Amino acid sequence: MPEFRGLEAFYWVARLRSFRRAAERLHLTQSAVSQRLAALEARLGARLIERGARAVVPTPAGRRALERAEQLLRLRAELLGSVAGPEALSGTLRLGVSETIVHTWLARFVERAHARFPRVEIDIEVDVSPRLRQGLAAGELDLAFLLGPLGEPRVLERELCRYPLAFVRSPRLPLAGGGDGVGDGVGEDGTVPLDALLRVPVITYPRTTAPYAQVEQLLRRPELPPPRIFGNSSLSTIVRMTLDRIGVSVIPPAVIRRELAYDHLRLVPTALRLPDLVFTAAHADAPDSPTAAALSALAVEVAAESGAEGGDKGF
Amino acid sequence: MPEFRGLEAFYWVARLRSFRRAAERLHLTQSAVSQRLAALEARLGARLIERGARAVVPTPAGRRALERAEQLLRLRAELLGSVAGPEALSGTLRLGVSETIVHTWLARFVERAHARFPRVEIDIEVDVSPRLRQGLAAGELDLAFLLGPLGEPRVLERELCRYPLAFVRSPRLPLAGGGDGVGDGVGEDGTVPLDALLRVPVITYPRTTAPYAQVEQLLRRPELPPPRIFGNSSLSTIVRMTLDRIGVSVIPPAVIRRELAYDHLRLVPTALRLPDLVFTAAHADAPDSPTAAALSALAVEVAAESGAEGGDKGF
DNA sequence: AGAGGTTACGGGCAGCGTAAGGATC
DNA sequence: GATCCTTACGCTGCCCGTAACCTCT
Repeated sequence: MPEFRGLEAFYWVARLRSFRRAAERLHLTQSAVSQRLAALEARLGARLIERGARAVVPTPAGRRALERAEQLLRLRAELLGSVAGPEALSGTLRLGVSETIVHTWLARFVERAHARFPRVEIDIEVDVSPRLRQGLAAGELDLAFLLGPLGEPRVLERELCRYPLAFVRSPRLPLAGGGDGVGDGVGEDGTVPLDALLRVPVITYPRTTAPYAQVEQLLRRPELPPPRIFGNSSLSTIVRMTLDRIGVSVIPPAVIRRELAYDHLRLVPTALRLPDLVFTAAHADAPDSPTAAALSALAVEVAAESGAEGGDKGF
Repeated sequence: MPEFRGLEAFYWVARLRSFRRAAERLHLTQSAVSQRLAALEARLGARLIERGARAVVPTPAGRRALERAEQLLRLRAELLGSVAGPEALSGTLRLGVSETIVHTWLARFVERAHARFPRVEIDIEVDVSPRLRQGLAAGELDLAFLLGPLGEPRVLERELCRYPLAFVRSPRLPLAGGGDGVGDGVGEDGTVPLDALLRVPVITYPRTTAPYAQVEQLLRRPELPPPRIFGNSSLSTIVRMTLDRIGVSVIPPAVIRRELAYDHLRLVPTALRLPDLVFTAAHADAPDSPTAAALSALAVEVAAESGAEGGDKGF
């Protein structure tokens, strides 16, 4: 009688259409996956996966089996969820995190996760959201906290937190406005006008991301000189550059609470508005892996708590 | 993550309310079942079975888990059935057989079973139907061919064959009738009357079985002397005793085709009618064990083939 | 040549059976 | 004392990883 091992291998090979990726997903070597599947096929006396050049695809029998296999894995996860304590979740979870989250509540999340699920190891990979999205799709990540929403099929998403974006500058960076000599570029209404912001570089998230596009759209006006936007994939570097007065940055105030408190950085008052950054926890809607679902739920909790203190500061 | 091993152990312990019986069902030692369940509980971090004195019963968590476990086992069996070849069925099946079947088509069945399911071993236990029924209920037998129908819940039954019962005698056993000296006790209408049959012992199935009761009910008349009925649990012995002219026997002609052909035994023409013996294949409606279901279906085939030659001989 | 799957081989450990150890009637 | 489950222990065999091999582009 077949055991779950073989079914898991079969399911992921069939779904990812690759032994190699299935092996990564299962934290195994390619060889082990091959052996598991071979053993399953031997037991069933039927070939389930057609291995051709450029084609790893289920046979007709494999397609029939795939439905059942998915149900089986899902049912096992349900059983685990319905009767098991948090101790039951074990293994390694590959978590992809947007750097913004690193600077806000990731540490608290890791701490809480370890406390509640002591048998789960977390491998953290920090990257920009588009790459996290790819990793998720390729099955190289089990869970990701990234800029959402993705709106993809086969992916379960939960909203984590919303961060307003703000213009930030060093107190020692002068913003020469069109008006008098207040020295801060502040106009009559107490806000910094657009043309003052266009005189300095704007530092923000890298070119591949949504915020970059939004910033560009906001600042580029036909009648005004084009903005100079520095995209940077490292949030720490953006902060460093802002402290060094390279320019004004567009980031969520939540990530620089300390610098704001010590007045190393200040929010630039402006009428310009950018959409909030919405972060979501996303994981593949996999029939197994209750771990990803559980940690996703935990992340929602942690983000809500942290959001209360860090979310709507400023303005 | 739990494997099927543990779920199987849990399911059968919960259902049979006994580690010992679950072990028998799974062809394991009691110790192994205990270990499997302990491992499962450890993985889940929850106790599933309450081991009390005189009470092996699922905990609340166990009850929740039991539904899923049953679904899982059933689904696995379905998967096996939907994609696997006959080679896939393997293991040992404990088959209980009524002796009547032994004398008709059991040999053919075993042969066919071995040919179609080469990896299935069959342990045959011959006994009377009531005891087979017990064995089935206790989980000591996986499949039984017995006098049906049982009409029990949790048991799947298929009709196999119907055998008419007949009175049988040795040609050398005189049946003195009430009439003249034909010497065979045959009356004017060519049948042997009841009172002639009551002068000799009647040999048939043992006291605990349905046919015995039916024979007794048929022969016992207030106005006539009570019948002498010899119940015997060995069909071979019944035949032997009939050949030895101990009396007339009531058995299906199908089991003595050879003796009838050689005129070692003859059917007694009589107006008395007994209900047919209906044999069924019965197996527990277990969520696992597709083997029992497959062999049950095979038995229906074999019985149908054999029934054509042996079923409606006589009269 | 290199990417991807299979096969060969050795080692670690899961899980089995035997047997001894409670617990409860 | 008998029955039933648990625990201890040694051993077998499964299954994984390493590495060599095969095949196709």
